[in-house]
Amino acid sequence: MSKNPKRPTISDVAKLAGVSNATVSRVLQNPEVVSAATRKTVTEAVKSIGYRANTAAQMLRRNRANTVLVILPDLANTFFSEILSGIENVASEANLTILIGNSNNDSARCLSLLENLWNGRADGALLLNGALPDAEDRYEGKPIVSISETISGFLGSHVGTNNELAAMDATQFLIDMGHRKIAHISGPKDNILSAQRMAGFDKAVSRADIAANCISIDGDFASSTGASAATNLMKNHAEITAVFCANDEMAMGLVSELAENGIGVPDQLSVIGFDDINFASIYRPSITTIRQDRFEMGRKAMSLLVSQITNEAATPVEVYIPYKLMERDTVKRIT
Amino acid sequence: MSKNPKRPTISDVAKLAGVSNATVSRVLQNPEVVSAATRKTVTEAVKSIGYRANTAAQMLRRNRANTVLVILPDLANTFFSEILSGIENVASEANLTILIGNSNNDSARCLSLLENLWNGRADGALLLNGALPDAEDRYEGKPIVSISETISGFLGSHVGTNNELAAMDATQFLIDMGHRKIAHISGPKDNILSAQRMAGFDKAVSRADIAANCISIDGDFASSTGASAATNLMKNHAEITAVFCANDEMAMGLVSELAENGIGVPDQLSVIGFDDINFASIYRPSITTIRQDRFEMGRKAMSLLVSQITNEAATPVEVYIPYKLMERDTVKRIT
DNA sequence: CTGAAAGCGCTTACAG
DNA sequence: CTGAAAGCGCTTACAG
Repeated sequence: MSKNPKRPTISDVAKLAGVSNATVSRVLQNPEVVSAATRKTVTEAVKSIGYRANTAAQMLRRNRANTVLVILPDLANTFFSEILSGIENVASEANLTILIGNSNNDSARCLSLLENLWNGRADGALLLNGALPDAEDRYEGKPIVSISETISGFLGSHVGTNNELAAMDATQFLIDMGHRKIAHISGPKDNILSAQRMAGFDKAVSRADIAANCISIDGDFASSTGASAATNLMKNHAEITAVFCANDEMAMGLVSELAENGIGVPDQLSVIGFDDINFASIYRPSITTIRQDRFEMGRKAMSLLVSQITNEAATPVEVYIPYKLMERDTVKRIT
Repeated sequence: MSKNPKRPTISDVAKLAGVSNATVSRVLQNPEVVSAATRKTVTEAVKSIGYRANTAAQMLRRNRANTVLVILPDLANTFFSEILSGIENVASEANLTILIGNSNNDSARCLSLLENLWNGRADGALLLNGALPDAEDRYEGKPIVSISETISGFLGSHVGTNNELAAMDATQFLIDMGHRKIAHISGPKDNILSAQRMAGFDKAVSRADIAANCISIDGDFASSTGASAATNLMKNHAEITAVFCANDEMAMGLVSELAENGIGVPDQLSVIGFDDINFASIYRPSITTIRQDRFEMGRKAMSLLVSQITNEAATPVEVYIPYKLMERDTVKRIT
C-alpha cells in the first residue's frame, strides 16, 4: 500500500539470482551468451520480482533512444493520421517508440520539437510538415526523412507522391472526358504541394492547348474555400464545365455549395479532387479523386529512417509511392 | 565534417565557463539561485558551445520522464485525433512530451505500450481505448486517466461525455419531432459506448411509451454498417420513420445507401447521429447529431493527469464534458 | 561462461 | 553563492 514501492533494479535481480549485474544484463539483452542454467535462474528472478529495465539508464549507457520523432502540422487531420498508422506499423515491428509532435505550422513549436534530436530523446525524425526551421546544415548527419511535403534546401531522403504527375493525370482525365474549360482550385500559396499540383494542372492544359479557356482560383485546402469558389464560379465563370480541386475537402465544399444552389454534380459541373481521404468515398456524390497510399507512405518512410539510423552509410533517396485515379461519381463525359 | 562531433556535455560548458558542473546545472534549472555575473558567463558558454542537456541523464537522475503515454485504438480515426490535439495543447503548455501508441484494440500491443509506465519512459497514461489489460490493482498508484470510454474495474479518473444522457436527448429529439416508430443502430457489442448509448435510447422510448414500436439493429460504428442497416430497414421495416445512429459514420453510410435507392433524408426518413465528427457538417444532407467537444475532453484529461503526476494527493474524479445537439438537415418534423 | 569495475551525463544534498 | 562528491541504473570492454 506504500506510495513508492521502490522499483526493483538490476541489482535486486542479481542478488536474488546469486549472479552479477552483468550476467542479468546479458540474460536480458543477449541470452545466447549465457549458460542455460544461469539463464533460467535469472529469468525466474526477473519474473518473480517483476523487474523491468530502466529505459533512462539504458538510453544513457547506449547513447541510443530507440525512439523516432514525428512532426506533423495537424494531428486532427485524417490525411496525416493514416500516414501515422503506417509509421506506427513499422515502429512496432522494429520495437521502436514514436514521439509525435504537432507543429501547428508554428516554426517555434517545430524547433522545440526538433530539440529531441539534440537532447537524445530521439534518434531520428520524420517530418510531415514541409519545414525545417533553422539552418539546414545543422541537421547534416542527423537521420531525417521528409514525408509528403518536400522541404526546400533539405538534402535528406523523401517519401511521397509525385504530385505534379498526379495532378497532370487528374487534369488529363477531365480533358479525356471532353472538358475544355477547366478551373483549378489551388491549395495555400506557401505550400509546396499546392505549387506542384498547380504545375501539373498548368502543364496538362498547356499540352492540350486549352490554357486560354482555363482559370485558377486561390484556395487553402479547407472545405469552406471550396464553397466560396462555388459562389465565384456561379457568378463569374458560367462557362467552366469541370474543376480540378487540389484536395478532397475543397471538392466536397464545392459540391455541397453547388447542391445548395441547385447545381448538380456531375450533371452540370464535373469535379475531381486529390488525396482520397476516407470521406471522399462516403460523400454523395462520391468524389472522383487521386488516391495517395498514405499508409504505405508512412511505412516506407519509417523503414528508410530505420536504415539510416542503424546503417550509417545510407545515401539520401527520393521515393514516390504509386498513386491511382479513383473514378467515382463527380465527373461526367460531355459532348 | 566528422560523423560524430561528440555532443558537448555539461563538463564542457563548465570548463569553458570556469565553473563547476553543479553551477552550470543550476543556471539551467534554477537560475535565480546563481549570481548574475556567473549566470551570464555560463549562459554564454552554453550558447557558444551549443549545449543541450542529455534527457536520458536527467531522467535517470530525477526519476521523472516528463512524458505522458497516450494509448488509443485507432490513430487514423478523426474522433481520436481531435482529443489528441487537446492533449497536445496542454502538454506543450506544461512542457511535457507525449508518447502516442496505437493499440489497434490488441491487448498484447496495449500491454507492451503500458510497459512505458514501468520502464520509466512515461510518468502517467491517458487511455482512450477502454481497456486496461492485466490485473487492475497493478495500476494502483500509477497516474492514469481514461478518456471517452470508461474502463470496467478501473477506479481512476475519467473524462468523457455522459453518453446515456446524450443518447436520451437524441432520441427524445426525434420523439419531439413527432416520430413514434424509431430504430436504433448500435455500436459494436463489446464497446462500452454502445451499451451506454443504447441504454439512453431504451430509456427514452420507454419513457415515451413507444418501445413496442421501436427496434434495435446491431452495428459496429463503420459506415458500411449504416449502409447494410439501410437495406435491412427498406426490406423489413418500412414502418420506421426515424433512426438514431450510435455514431456519425453509420449515419452517413445509412443516408448514402438510402439515397442510392431513391429514399430521401429527411423527407422519407429522419436520421440523427452521434459525435459530430468534422464531416458531419460537410456531408449533404448535413447530419443532425450530438456534438462531443473532443478538444476540450483531451485538454481536461491531460490537466487532470498532470495534477495527478505532480500532486500525489489527487483523488479520482469523473468529469463530463457538456455535449450539444446540433440541429442540421437530417431530421424532419412529422404529422 | 561469468564477474569486477568503469563510466554514460546529469542533479542535489552537504559543506563552506 | 559555489564546489566536491555521490549516485541514479544500466552496459560493456577486459580479464579470467
